[in-house]
Amino acid sequence: MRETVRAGTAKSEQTRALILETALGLFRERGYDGTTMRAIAQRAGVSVGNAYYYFASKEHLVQGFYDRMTEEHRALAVEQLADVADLGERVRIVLTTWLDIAEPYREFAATFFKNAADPSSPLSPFSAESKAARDTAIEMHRYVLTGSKLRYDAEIERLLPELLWLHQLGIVLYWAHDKSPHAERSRRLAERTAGVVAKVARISKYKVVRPLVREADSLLREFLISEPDPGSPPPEPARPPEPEHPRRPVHGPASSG
Amino acid sequence: MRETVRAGTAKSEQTRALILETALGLFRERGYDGTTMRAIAQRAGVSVGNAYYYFASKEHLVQGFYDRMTEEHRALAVEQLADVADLGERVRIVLTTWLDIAEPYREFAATFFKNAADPSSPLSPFSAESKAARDTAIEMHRYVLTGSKLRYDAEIERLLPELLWLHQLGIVLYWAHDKSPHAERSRRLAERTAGVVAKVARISKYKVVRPLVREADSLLREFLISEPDPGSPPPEPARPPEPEHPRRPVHGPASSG
DNA sequence: GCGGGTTTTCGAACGCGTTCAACTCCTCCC
DNA sequence: GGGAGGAGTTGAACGCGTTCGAAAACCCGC
Repeated sequence: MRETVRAGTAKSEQTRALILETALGLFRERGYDGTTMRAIAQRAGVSVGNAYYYFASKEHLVQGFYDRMTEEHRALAVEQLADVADLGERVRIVLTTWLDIAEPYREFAATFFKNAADPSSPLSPFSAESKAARDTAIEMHRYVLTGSKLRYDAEIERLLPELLWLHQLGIVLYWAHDKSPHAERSRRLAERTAGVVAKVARISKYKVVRPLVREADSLLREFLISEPDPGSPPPEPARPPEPEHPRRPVHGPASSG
Repeated sequence: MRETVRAGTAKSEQTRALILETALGLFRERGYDGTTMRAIAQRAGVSVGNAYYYFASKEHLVQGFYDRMTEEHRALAVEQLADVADLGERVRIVLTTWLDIAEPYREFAATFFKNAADPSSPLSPFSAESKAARDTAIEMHRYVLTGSKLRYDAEIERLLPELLWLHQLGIVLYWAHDKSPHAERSRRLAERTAGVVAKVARISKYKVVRPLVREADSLLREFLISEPDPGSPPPEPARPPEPEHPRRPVHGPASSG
């Protein structure tokens, strides 16, 4: 049996990577719907069945794309965030770099985010499978905040990363619907809402707003993070664990991360 | 040629209705994915081709469901809103009545909202095709506001209906992902956020929050309403017009409205 | 009734994502 | 080196949404 889980056998990992690369290439060339599993298999020189041995569905192939894009975005954003202290500006940078990275995949990504909106899809940003990617994204927003010169108290600081992440989701959603050239409208939306975010953070310390902040924090804890704090036990612990790959296991580990 | 568009011929309209009713019944029984076009056609006693003569796709059949649900919701909400003056309570009622109405269609509706999230889908809440439904929903939220005893100034009053509508979209999105029994979590979320909405409306008149309200209003005008003001013409007029029903026209009008 | 055009209906066929039983290949122990 | 058993691979087959050419039904002026 051995602990071959680490990187799979060399052969296995190679085939898996080959299929993924081929798929991403075709996605770029022909879009998501324009790319058939048969075409992927043919260009990769394998059988369709083999593709399904490594990827449970066509959607799962797309996870590879998503991971890659996320990593590219992180790198570019971190680079541009250096020496920028203003919170609004930092938020703006995170959002616009994302739009830059995503631009070449515009049409494809739109289809992708459609599928991601399916609650039952593993690509959904709220799904268990996406937890790693989600945490990464939230962590990134935490980084945006800690690098800012703006001071705010612990309460809102705890709240903001998740809030910023939700904000980004909103922008992405808008972008997916945006048909303006170069996604100008989305860019403008990102820039303006980035300013609003900073304004909200600034205002949040005023007394009239305080209860609202506390309430928002509590809401996010309960409904977004949903690791219930010890004391309010989860009402339904016995949920079946969503077999991701029902028939046979995928042997190689995730391609990224 | 004649102006038969009004209600189609009696026969035609009858067939269309038959197919739609059959489809909705099957959707309820077996869910969206569990219902095949062949099954719909068979139970309705027509051919698959005939179903496609009246409905351009399986998705289009679902529009009928959506219209009906919206109308049911409106009726129930208006009924329960009578004699309720508190804004938070009124918002809560609108949201929970929606959850009540949607409950029987839980599994089906989730798949439905997946498709609705597709930017290119006519079911998208932001699409041109959905404008009527969208306006109706926003109008309903305006009604929620005017019936409330809470006083707020013109600025926020103009803003709130759209904001409430977005709020509802958020709840629906959460609900689509919610797997808790009877959608309890969504219910709780609706109840709590309803309170937050009222709180926000109450706070909005304070001086520190004022600029934020103005900014939010401006944002909604620009990015949500999005009738581009004359002067900035649509930059890419030559996009192929997305033939909704490429082969032949649908003769009957929409089933509702 | 009759001929024409239009509207409505049909069902075989297409291409798709996905599944499955069968096969080959590899590895490792005796 | 033999063979047992898992890992890797195959391609035909399934059921689906959708399309299409053609036929039937209908309508209406003659």
